Amino acid sequence: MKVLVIEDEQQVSSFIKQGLEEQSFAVDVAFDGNIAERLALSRDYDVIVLDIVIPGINGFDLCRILKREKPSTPVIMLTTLGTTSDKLSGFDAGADDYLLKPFEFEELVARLKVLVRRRSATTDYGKVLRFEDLKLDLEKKVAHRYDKIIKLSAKEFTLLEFFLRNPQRVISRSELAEKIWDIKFETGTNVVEVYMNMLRNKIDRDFEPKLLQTRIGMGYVLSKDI
Amino acid sequence: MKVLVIEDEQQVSSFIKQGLEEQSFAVDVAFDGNIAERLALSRDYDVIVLDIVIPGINGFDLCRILKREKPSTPVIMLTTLGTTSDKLSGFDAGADDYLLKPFEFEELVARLKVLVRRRSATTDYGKVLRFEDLKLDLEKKVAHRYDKIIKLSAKEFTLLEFFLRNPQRVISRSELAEKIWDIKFETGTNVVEVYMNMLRNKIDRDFEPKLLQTRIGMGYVLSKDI
DNA sequence: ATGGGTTTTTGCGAGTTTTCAAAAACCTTA
DNA sequence: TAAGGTTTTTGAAAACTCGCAAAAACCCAT
Repeated sequence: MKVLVIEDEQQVSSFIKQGLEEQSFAVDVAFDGNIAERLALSRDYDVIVLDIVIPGINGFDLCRILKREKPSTPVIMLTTLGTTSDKLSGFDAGADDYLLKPFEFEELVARLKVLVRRRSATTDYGKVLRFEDLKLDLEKKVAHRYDKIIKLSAKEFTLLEFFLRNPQRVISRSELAEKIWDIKFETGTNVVEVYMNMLRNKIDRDFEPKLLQTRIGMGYVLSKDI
Repeated sequence: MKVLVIEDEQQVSSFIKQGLEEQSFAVDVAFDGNIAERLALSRDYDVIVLDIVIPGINGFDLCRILKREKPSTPVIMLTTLGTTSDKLSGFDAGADDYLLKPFEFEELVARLKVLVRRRSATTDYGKVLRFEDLKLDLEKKVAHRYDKIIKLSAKEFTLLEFFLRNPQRVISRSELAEKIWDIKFETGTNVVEVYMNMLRNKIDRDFEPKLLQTRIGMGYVLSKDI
């Protein structure tokens, strides 16, 4: 869960950052409006926490910009001003929620979660297969490992999907040849080996633990170790 | 815009009802939990205002029920209790916002509007589908990108609409052929490619980022990158 | 019927993916 | 540790997929 905190008061921002990280949010902090704008537009945050009073640009204006460029990223406004009219202009600028300083940290977290929950309810994640930290998104047709996006070719995808649907089971070359390549009888081919190699390069090469194991004389398994 | 107000204090409920009606909301009021439940489940409200302390059933429990039955109808909680932990249990029960009594009427209206706006941004309430800076006006039958108006032919329109209703999902040629052209079995045609090409010329050619991606061997996706 | 726009077909070049085949690396057992 | 069998890696050829332009067919309003 990625959060961008836009706040110039060191004390407040580090308080928030630390607290959110303990809740295992990934937090970026921006101290002024221009940096914030660049960050917000170049990356995809799940939610943005925005103080109204920041250097560089007015918080309301920044909010408007963010909402124009990324309407689906929720913004929660933060401020010391507290009259209703201030809240209203925050909402007018497109903010999704509003929090008055000083606030209780738990309330911030609760409101963040509501905003994120709301969004992910609509995005409605398609089917995803998992094994350890490896994920395969069947709709987007991409794999993830440690949040790194891994593109796969069609055959690689089919092969990996098969393994993810048969975790911990040793699968023989001939079964793979049959199920993935539709090779019904023994030809002299080594496609399976070649593709296992390509898959490993994408999925295991740069990561630990290795997930695709060889069982000599038997086949391959999707498994952590031995 | 239909609002259900669940509140047993006559004074408060009629204050809200009158105020909201002046803002041209259509307001129903329920004085106890059971009536509220029946009303809420039998009609479609745009937003529900729910007092925690009501006769008949606990407000938190009612909130949970409402959220289970109609998860997309936003609920805003109202209460005199004001500690953070109360707010948290409200959010846990699935509330989308929280307001402490006594509140300023303008703030209630502002928060209601935000909740409704948020929903209509996600539900295909209005007649506009969006993805990034691409918009498709279902009534005027035109697309926009960076405020440039793009005219589409009927087939192009249908095709783009399908993508906008399935963002981030890789869609195979055969699915497109079936859903858009009603081609049920494999003919040797390449209409899909040709139309993707035409769509791209209108929608992606002169803009960044490109939104229509090819996944060789799999299909096409409406997506920013990768 | 004519003409403008839309939809579909045709066909080929460009770029990727997939396969093949041979060499290198690796295991296992004697 | 040497030999034989397995597995991995590599590079290049073959097969395939996709993009694109242009032409043909179609549709509809005039």
